[in-house]
Amino acid sequence: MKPPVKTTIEDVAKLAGVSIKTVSRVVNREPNVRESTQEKVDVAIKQLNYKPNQSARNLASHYSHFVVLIYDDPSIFEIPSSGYITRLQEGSLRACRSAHYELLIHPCNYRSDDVGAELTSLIAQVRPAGMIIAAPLSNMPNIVRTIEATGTPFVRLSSGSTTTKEFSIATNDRDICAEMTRYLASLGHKKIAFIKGHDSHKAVALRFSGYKDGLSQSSLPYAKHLVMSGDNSIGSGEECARRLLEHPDKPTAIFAANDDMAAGVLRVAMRLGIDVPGQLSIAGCDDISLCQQVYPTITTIRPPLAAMAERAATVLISKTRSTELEPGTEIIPAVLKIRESTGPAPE
Amino acid sequence: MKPPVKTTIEDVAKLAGVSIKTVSRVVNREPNVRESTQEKVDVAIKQLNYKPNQSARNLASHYSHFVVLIYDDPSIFEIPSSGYITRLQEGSLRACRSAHYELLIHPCNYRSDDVGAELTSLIAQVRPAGMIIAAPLSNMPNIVRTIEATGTPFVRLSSGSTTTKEFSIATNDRDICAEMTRYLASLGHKKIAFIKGHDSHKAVALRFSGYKDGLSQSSLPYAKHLVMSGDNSIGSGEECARRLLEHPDKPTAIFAANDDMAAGVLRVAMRLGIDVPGQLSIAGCDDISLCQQVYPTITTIRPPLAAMAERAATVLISKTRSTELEPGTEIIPAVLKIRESTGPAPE
DNA sequence: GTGAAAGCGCTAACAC
DNA sequence: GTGTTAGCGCTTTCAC
Repeated sequence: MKPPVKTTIEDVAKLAGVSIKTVSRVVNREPNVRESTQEKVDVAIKQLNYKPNQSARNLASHYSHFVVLIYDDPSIFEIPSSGYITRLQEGSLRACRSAHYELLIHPCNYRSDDVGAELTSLIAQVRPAGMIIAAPLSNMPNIVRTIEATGTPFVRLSSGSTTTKEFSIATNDRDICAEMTRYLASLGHKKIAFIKGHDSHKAVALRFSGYKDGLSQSSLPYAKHLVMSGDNSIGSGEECARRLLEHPDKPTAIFAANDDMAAGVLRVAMRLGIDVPGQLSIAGCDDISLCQQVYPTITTIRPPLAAMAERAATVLISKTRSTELEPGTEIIPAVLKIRESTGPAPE
Repeated sequence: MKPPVKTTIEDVAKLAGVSIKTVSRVVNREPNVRESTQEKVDVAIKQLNYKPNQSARNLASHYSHFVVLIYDDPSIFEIPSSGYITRLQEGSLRACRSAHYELLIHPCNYRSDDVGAELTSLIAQVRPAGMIIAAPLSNMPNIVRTIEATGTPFVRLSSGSTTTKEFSIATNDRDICAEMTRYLASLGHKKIAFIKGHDSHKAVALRFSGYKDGLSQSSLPYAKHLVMSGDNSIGSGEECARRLLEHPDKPTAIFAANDDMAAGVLRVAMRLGIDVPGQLSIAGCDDISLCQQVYPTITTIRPPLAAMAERAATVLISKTRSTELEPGTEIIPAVLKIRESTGPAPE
């Protein structure tokens, strides 16, 4: 591959009749450039269609215009339906685009022994301006520490609020689940069941807490037989639903810790000929695309994934070269998506 | 951001007692290095945990270790359900990972005036080792020409086979649709309807041709009243299904040009109380995740998106620095996914 | 405000 | 086989 003929900073300097350093100043919007000089240079840049070579820039400045988004690898294959990754990318890309940064995606398998080596290597080679760490990676100390040790600015994206020394962005998992529960209660439901998810994900515990918060805020008793444990899959949602609906004191509403399980509940209801939401209300969490594709459409909680990622990228980009990120957690609230699967409790 | 202390090629050279050029040779697996020297260097590299700085490498060699995947921007937002992008990324990442390349994703809006400028700028700044152009961008001459003009190696991914001067990877859209039609015919269906999609996508025409091929290969007549035109949406699928099923000579099988429309058909069938597949068989195309999430699961055609992208990335990576890509189209066949929505024709 | 010189860490071209 | 010497195109430092 031959090096395509490219215009360099020198060409611009020559045309504008200034030194390359001045061009560099203009390109980087540094202070101390007379306005008239600035204009001359800008004209030359436009005329030659000059684009600074990133590699040269990185090499000289020890800092690149790349933001890296890392996330758990298998998720992309196992639950392509969820759109989780897609939404994170959407937000990251939005921020990158407007700041003329590029996004590099790097799924990694945290179960593998050498994630650490892989990440250090990535960082050494690319020298990203910053890294966005998506959940569940963001909750793994070894991963976070590894990145921290390289000195690369990073932002953790996590579903629950977490108290740490780093800057992170979270959503109000617990509160919004309480809100969903209160919403169901407000529809007249007295027996609201909850299907817990797999313990591995931190959000799960928070969601269950939110459910309990919501019950007590609605002055509803917590009943053990109305709580089941699934494993986040549709199948487990079906299983739990079947057991809940067989119980003599069966619920009039089922709130599942994720949408896949909610979809499982819906499937069982359909098969048993139970009218949704007439006889049974169903709510989920995550707002996967399926929610809008099934009939009835599923009421759920939409986490602000794109917004979180966008904010993360924006922060990283703006903080580059300047001060460190202040510790703390920024919360971006999730929203209830009321759809067809929830309605007034049956008489 | 301070430059983290990094080990450079010089450190390695010093430790191994050789010149930096020799280290460079070892790192790049160039020939003409004595095995003993090689080992010495490898040991030093390992010991110092040396990682070559990509920026320096790029700058000196005019070529980077980045592969760029470009695709139509809105697709990521409008149809997150399809998993189209996700699958392309999955394949690209697989190839990149094994070759120690990184993947940069760059959705672009082809409707905007300055896609061209955007792409040239991207290329000038990043100097990708290669670019993978996903459909529908891959079918837009202005985009392809722009990239070609920069001299960047690229591979077009397209759904239909296309005769062009460049190297591209396609799938057998037409043939596989014929196969699906023959499959339906083999189940005893005599009246197989087809719902066409939106004309904008090239694949659409090919799929319709495949349907007609399949009919004639099965010695079935082509009937105009069994063909409807949708716009790729669920809604249009419902609309078309309703009209098809109201017709006095209604079909016993409906084959839709994409899964969204097939899902629409399924919805109408459910509402009308038509048993699927007992009274009506339904088939789609694309294998979006919804196909496995609805009941009954939908028979469809799965395009080998990940495989196509993986192959594209592999080709780009291997061809870097060497010969040009030979013109031609490589076909990776799609596969029929027979699921629950298709069955023997009713008596 | 502006410029000259010295690298950033690597590879290319050529010597030996 | 191996080393030497120039750069790649930019930023940094410091002088003016």
